[in-house]
Amino acid sequence: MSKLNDNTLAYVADYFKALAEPTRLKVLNALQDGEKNVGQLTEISGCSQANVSKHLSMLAQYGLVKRESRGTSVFYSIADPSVYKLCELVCDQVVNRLIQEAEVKKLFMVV
Amino acid sequence: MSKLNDNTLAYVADYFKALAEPTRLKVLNALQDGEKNVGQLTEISGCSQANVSKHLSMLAQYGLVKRESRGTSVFYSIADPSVYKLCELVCDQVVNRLIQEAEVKKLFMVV
DNA sequence: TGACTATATAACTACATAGTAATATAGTGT
DNA sequence: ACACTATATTACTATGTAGTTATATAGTCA
Repeated sequence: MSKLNDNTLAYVADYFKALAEPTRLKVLNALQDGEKNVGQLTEISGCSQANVSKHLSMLAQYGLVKRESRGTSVFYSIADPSVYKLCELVCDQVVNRLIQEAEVKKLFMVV
Repeated sequence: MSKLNDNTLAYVADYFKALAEPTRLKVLNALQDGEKNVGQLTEISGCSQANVSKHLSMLAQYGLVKRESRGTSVFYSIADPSVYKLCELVCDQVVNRLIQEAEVKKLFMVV
């Protein structure tokens, strides 16, 4: 990482930016067990179709999902499953932190 | 990851958001070989002191760095080194993608 | 062709934040 | 107390984007 120039750094930041939104994480999560079309993802995410479509095009632009249209549907799938490793790592961090904070809170709430 | 509720999902997204900015990545990178104070990080990042200070407080808020003031200086250090695993994973993805794109470009540019 | 369905896009509002310049705060040494 | 240094904060501008509504585009079938 220390050898990264500013340009590559910007790419990496963009990749993280693609993951920095709850709805997009939900979509990626939904794709974990295989491709889904926009309609399905709209239902799962609970957002409007237009909104999901925008999120999907952003995910595709940053290279996180692949797009394939078949018939009147467009199917999206994970471009590289290693993205889930990222999410797991972050989940661990976040969960650990939430536990820690809960413990700190407990300390101050004793009686 | 599939068991995450919306609240935790938001935390994870926030964690990624902390990483979704080139200057903050640069700062984290600079902290890889140990703690540094704000002045040092200002110089390394090439940003204004105010700007670096804001980025640092964001990183601290999301739990990526620890803050310790000694004398008139404030030293920041990495809260959990596993953040570098994340960066490596993303770097790999990004580099692979750039290589792929370069190859595609080559295909179209053959004489 | 025309009706129907699925997806994408455009125009818009609201909000978050990166960056700047100026100022406030806090610790140190005189 | 005062000057000095390091860091944080405030007020501001500019930009990006999440979400909405309405509309456009494209494929399918009668």
